[in-house]
Amino acid sequence: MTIQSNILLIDDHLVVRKGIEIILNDNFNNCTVFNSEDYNNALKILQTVAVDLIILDININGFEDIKIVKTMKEIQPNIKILVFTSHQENQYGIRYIQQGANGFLNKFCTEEVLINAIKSILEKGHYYSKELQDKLEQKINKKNLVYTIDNLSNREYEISKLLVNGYGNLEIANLLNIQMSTVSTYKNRVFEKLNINNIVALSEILKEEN
Amino acid sequence: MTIQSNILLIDDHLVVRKGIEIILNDNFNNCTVFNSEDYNNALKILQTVAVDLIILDININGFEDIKIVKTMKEIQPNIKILVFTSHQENQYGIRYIQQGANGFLNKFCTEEVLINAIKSILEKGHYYSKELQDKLEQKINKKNLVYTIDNLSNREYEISKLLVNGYGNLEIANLLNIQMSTVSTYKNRVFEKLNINNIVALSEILKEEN
DNA sequence: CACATAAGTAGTATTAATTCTACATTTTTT
DNA sequence: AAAAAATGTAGAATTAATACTACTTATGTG
Repeated sequence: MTIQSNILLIDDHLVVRKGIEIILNDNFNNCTVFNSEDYNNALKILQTVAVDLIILDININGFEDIKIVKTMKEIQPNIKILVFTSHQENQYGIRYIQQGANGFLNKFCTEEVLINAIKSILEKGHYYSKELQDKLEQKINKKNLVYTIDNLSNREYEISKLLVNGYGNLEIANLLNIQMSTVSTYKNRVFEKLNINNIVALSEILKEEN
Repeated sequence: MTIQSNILLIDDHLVVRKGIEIILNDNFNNCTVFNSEDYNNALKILQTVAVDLIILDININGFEDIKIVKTMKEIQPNIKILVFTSHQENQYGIRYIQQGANGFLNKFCTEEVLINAIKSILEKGHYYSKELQDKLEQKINKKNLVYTIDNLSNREYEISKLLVNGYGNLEIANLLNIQMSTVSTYKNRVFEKLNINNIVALSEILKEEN
């Protein structure tokens, strides 16, 4: 980092902010660090200070607001955003990138990876991990694979609802007068469409979309 | 802290370890900080260094081992353990205290609260938040005859959490090195205790108690 | 319209989950 | 301290769920 940079840390855990800060101070000698434990305060800071990079935790006090990326870019269009979270990226990464984030990094990363990501974003404008790049390519080639219940057929949806209500495959088969293996086929298709692999996840998706 | 203390940090996120370390260094001038990103390494450290206090994250790489507290106390019986986690304490706190932990603190805490907790443990031997104290009292009075997770044994609880995380019986059996039929037995007992009959309901109960 | 893809459905073989019984340890209660 | 209840654990037999393949009937698209 040759020029002076302003970096804004947003994380609800003090210890995480402190940890990132010390890593920044150890590795960059031309940066000023701001920090915020929530989005509101972060937005205020953005309105008064020109920030180069935001290191953003996407789960503040148990809530996630995917639109925060857009909101921030509206205030400062040229700002770079590195999503830094303890979620696995394959579950969330793409969505944030699509919203305008410039990189996605897991908190399990090493110090080296963190500073590389930061350098990459400040210099090249983005940081994509190998996995994320693969996903992005897939996405481009395969049009729109957004995982929502909108992609479920009526029958798939019907069966999904029975599943999250605690019915077993056999019970569902009897209720609907179809074979259990048929139920199983639906279950698999639903899981594939939603990119999940268990019923608890399904129940969460169905609840969300209410 | 008037005398020299050795403090061991256990957390899978580098940034958290760094953050705690800087807070310790800023506030105590007589402590040596060790740290580990997993339990195995932590146990090794415990076998070679006399540690006064452990600051323990209880969810390492997605897994939780409630018995780690006991295991550590077996190696160094006089060691103090502060459980420091991003989980809400009412869900987990009591359980860890019962296993021998000396305090429970949420990562959302302020710097002041953190250092108070540490001081309290080092000086008085324990740190209980108001909520935790209330819970402990309730527990003693045994007004606890409803269907709640408090009635689950440690093992039952452990398995419940794996279940709601989408693991199958067989996977759990392998993870814990027990038979699948044993997992099934637990599952049944948990369902009976909670008066439910499926995993989605279980997931709701576990979440509710946040 | 033709061709590709999605939707609805099963059969069979395999694998996973459950049931039911049982037993040794802990823990709690009386 | 003895008795009772709760915990942690399996084996075997049974039942349920899944994988994989496949076929028919929509539905959508160039």
